[in-house]
Amino acid sequence: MTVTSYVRCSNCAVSKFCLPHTLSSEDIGQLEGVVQQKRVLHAGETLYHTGDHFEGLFAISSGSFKSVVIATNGDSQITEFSFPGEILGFDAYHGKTHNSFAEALETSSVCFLPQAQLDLLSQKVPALQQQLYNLFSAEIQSNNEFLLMMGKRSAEDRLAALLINISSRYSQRGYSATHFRLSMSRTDIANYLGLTIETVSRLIRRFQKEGLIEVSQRDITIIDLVGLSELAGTHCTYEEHVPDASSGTA
Amino acid sequence: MTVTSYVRCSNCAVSKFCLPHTLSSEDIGQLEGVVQQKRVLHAGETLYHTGDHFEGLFAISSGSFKSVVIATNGDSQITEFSFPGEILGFDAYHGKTHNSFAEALETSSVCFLPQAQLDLLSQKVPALQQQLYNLFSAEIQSNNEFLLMMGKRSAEDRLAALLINISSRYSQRGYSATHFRLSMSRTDIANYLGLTIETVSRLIRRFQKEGLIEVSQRDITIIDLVGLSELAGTHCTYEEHVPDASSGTA
DNA sequence: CGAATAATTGACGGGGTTCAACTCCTGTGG
DNA sequence: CCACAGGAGTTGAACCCCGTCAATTATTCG
Repeated sequence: MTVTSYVRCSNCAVSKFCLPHTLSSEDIGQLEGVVQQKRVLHAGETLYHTGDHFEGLFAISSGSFKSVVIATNGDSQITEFSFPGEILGFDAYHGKTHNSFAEALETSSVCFLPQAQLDLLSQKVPALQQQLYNLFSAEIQSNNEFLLMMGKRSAEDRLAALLINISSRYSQRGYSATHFRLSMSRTDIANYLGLTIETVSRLIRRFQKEGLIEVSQRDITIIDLVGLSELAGTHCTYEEHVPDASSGTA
Repeated sequence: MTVTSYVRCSNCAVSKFCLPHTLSSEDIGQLEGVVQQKRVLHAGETLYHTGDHFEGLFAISSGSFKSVVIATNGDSQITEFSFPGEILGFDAYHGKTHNSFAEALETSSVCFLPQAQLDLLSQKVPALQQQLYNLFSAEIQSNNEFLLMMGKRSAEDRLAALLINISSRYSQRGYSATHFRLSMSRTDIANYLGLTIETVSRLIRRFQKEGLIEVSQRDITIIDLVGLSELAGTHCTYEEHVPDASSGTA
């Protein structure tokens, strides 16, 4: 676990998805005084465990994570996959104890935002308080949309929606929307979507047969972005232009 | 729609579930200056619609609500049922537009908390800022637990968990934990749990046959609280003592 | 290379949906 | 008071998506 003491939000590639997004450069300067360290985790290492005392939030600067809640009977549910610029730990602000754990899916690095100092600073800087409210709120909103998926959509729809969601998040961060490497296992995908590995495996196969995607292990190439989006039923937000619908399937 | 201009949080029966909970009486005094009006809605009336501009939060002072998100293909998902003391509108803080709608399930009243004034006050009063963070966070946490249910538990478990959840919330508010009247229809319950009406109806019947509950229309009497809790798999939080397990089913 | 884990594929069964008919409430108007 | 309409809820029968169980293949790692 490597520690670097200096953090410069102003230089960070993903600051526009992160806390600094709506802040002035002056405010960012103050925030940089609060962000204490950058930590590197390797695949499988956990950022915090269930039951850990809540000390502050983590901002992902590279890599990806899964957040997992565990039921009293032992079974677990991945509640979200997180990418650079996104914040981990919001669910623990209340209660002061983490009720989920966060695990790195690949080599990843995070910035640590101590709660006490963050609270103090957000008391002084309205824009920061606002941005914290915004991020909290966005988390609730995306959670609601996910609930809709889990409650109403078929296995096929859910997998399509996940692929489109990941694609769009990579795209927003400047990577290809149509070719990427999944950082999570089939098991993780199945757990997240409330399905079994077998079902996920069969669906991936079917998507290939139908010419929607090309798959080699965890490498995904989306062939028919429009077709997949229609299955997903979500209007994804891509940075660049949305491909025209002329080649869309029925 | 009736409007009363004076709101006294200090006298409110549900303040301990609401924003004032952790505030000093002095801070509550300031909060009362922000809470502008009390509105009464009848069953079926909506507090806000999808797409409405976000103006502020609503605190439920009596009655109950459902929050509903709508997919682009038209189908909808109830994301939560809300009771007195709970806050509505958190999901819209980000984006400034409601992406869900809230509908009264029975005659209900709400207090309105204008965002602009709430932001200003929370900037001055640390305890209020903290409490807002807490409520945001609690919302995310309960959302995560609900996701676990939707992803991993059977129809039977989900219905049991809902009944236990409602029972415990009534109990916390000083009502009977074992006898209450559901304010939501079977259709609402089914939608919330990601099931069909028929399944819910059959399960209710089965619970009756098994001696877990007694049902007459929307009147519920829980006969075997322990047995139902075991099905639900959740450790519910009751105000008073938890009934001893000696009469529990296997 | 061999063990262990991850992923695929097939056969089968069941929990829950779908479709359909029926009953029960509730309100309304003659 | 009753008739009637209409929504809400119940019940039954058939189907099917997806989970379960099991065997096989691929991949990673010591």
